[in-house]
Amino acid sequence: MPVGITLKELAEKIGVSRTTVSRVMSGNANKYRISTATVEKVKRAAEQYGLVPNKVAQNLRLQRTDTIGLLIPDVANPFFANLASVIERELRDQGKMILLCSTNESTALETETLDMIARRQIDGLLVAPVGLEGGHFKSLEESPVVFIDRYFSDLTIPHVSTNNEWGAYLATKYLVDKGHSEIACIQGLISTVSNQDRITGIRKAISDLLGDQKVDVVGDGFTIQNGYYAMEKLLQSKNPPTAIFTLSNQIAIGALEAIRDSGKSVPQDFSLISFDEQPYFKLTSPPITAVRQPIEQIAQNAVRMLMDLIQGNEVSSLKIDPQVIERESVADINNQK
Amino acid sequence: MPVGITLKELAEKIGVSRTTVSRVMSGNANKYRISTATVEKVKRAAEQYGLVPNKVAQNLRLQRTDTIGLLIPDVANPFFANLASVIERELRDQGKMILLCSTNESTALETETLDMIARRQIDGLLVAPVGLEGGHFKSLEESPVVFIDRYFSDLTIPHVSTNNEWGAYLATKYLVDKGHSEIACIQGLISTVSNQDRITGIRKAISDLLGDQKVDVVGDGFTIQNGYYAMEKLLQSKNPPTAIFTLSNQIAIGALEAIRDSGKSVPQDFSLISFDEQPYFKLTSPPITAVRQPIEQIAQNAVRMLMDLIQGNEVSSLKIDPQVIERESVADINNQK
DNA sequence: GTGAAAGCGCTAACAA
DNA sequence: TTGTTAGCGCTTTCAC
Repeated sequence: MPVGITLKELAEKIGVSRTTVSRVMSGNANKYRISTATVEKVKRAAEQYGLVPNKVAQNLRLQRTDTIGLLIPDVANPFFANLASVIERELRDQGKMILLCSTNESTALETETLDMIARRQIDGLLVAPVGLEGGHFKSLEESPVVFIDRYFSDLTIPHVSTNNEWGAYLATKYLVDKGHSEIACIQGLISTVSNQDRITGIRKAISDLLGDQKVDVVGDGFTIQNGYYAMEKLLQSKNPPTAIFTLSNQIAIGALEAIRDSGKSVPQDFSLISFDEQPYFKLTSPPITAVRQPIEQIAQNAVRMLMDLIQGNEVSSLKIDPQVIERESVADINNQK
Repeated sequence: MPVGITLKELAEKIGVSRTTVSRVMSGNANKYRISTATVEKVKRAAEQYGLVPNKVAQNLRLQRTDTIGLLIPDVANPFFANLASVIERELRDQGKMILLCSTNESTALETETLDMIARRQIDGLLVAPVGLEGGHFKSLEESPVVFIDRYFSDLTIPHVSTNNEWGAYLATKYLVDKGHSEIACIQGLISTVSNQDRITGIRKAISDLLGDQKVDVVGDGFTIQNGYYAMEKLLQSKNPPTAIFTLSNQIAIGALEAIRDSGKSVPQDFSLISFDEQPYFKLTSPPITAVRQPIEQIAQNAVRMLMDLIQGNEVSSLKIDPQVIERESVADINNQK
């Protein structure tokens, strides 16, 4: 990239010290009572010669990079893409930039990335971690780090996420209220806290509302493929469920596709409810009833908390209640029995 | 973030010079014929004390940051999210990290961001620019910059994008082949090269295939909202079209929603074809016929080209032909006339 | 084989 | 009101 003139060079050109130029450029002219004439001279010259203060040098000197690391499992997943989008906007407002890393749901990659990113002296870290075991974050407990969407309860690092357990409870209750008792769940990545919390919520709801009924939990992955294959298996089972609960928007797509490919339909043959609502759920056939996650709030709070941590303040974790958006993918079978 | 021990400190601890530690840590032990014993000693100490070489200092010294800027209009748009996802993966393979910036389709923000990012001494830039006028990129013509998806033909900066004109031509031809001649187009952001190229393709196809027939082009924005409002207007027009061509996946969602809300349906009342295919197009009601953009190829080529530029090689621009994915949203009205 | 010293471009304590 | 100087942590030339 074009390396402009340096502070020092500019200072020499106009016959002042680099200190002065530095002070003017960093907006501290007033603080040091630089004369208006000098300020003007510097500014004009900076403009004329296209002075672009070197941030790398600043970073080294100030021990601060105004850069935040963002580690997410998969940028292409609409949920994380939306999260990243809001986070980017909020951080920009704070004058911070994002160093983006995708961990591809791999702890190995995550660990490696953590290392690469630490070398870069970022000011803070926002991460949706992989796995159930967060030992590799242990050394970051004293640093400005906020977990988003997922977390590790044995670490003191704060998190902000959807109240996954409650969301899953609500969705399950919704199904039960509509008369369903044979419920299958196509889960996301098993070794993920958000997934586990959702499963817990489902089990709790079933236990509260239907007694010792069992839930069939299948699949392993927040992907379209997993949704498809898991649903295919469900279709072949001897006692097929009347309702399917998919634990992400991607899984829902896959499951719906599998149902359709098998010649069955929703909600006639299967009812479907999904975690993680997306705009196009309105337009599928049928429109899908889903649990909407408070993405905007998660992102805003995460950034706020991170900024607080950077400033040395205490923050506490946050779980935000999601909402069931009712559409047409769940049949009411109360009166058919 | 945790600042580990520095090279210098470690060197003192084990009684060698920082030079030696530096040489070992950067894998140049062989090159400088450091003795095996010393190498071992350094490595062990580095491990023991958790030495994490400070990349900011390296950057300053080496005048290289191993960081690539990625400027896109909207991370939440699935098209750009997918692009970003592949780009991230490819760049990681090259040992580069991404500084992510969203320009929100604003030239002002873009210009500002360009400045912020230049300060940071990035090694190269990948950008999907906004607008029709690229004056603010003029100064980057000699730098490693590659435009993706969009470009400015009066600049020498290379680009890689879908062959938008051809894609639009194909889609229009598809409609005409199915008997449509009253075609309306809901466009994306008007002041965008990709949009313009698509419009050109449509006009060319119409002119080639239907003579001086006119196309109704409405809307302005690659958003769901624009799709909805533009479609609402189309629904109220005196001579409604028989087919709608939406220029992005987001617009398609909005348009489909508007049609549905009006009580009409696709493809009975309107045929629909869209640019920018997405997985869920398979599951909408009806499944949407669309032009699939070669996202993977765009991303891979963009990264390859950028790496070439960084190494000082010449590269040339690339337009990749897209493909029409046929589904069920376009009615064949040839025999109804 | 190893080390001393200079310097990347900036800021800030101290001096004037 | 401005300048001198030291130093952030690293790499590399040159010397031994």
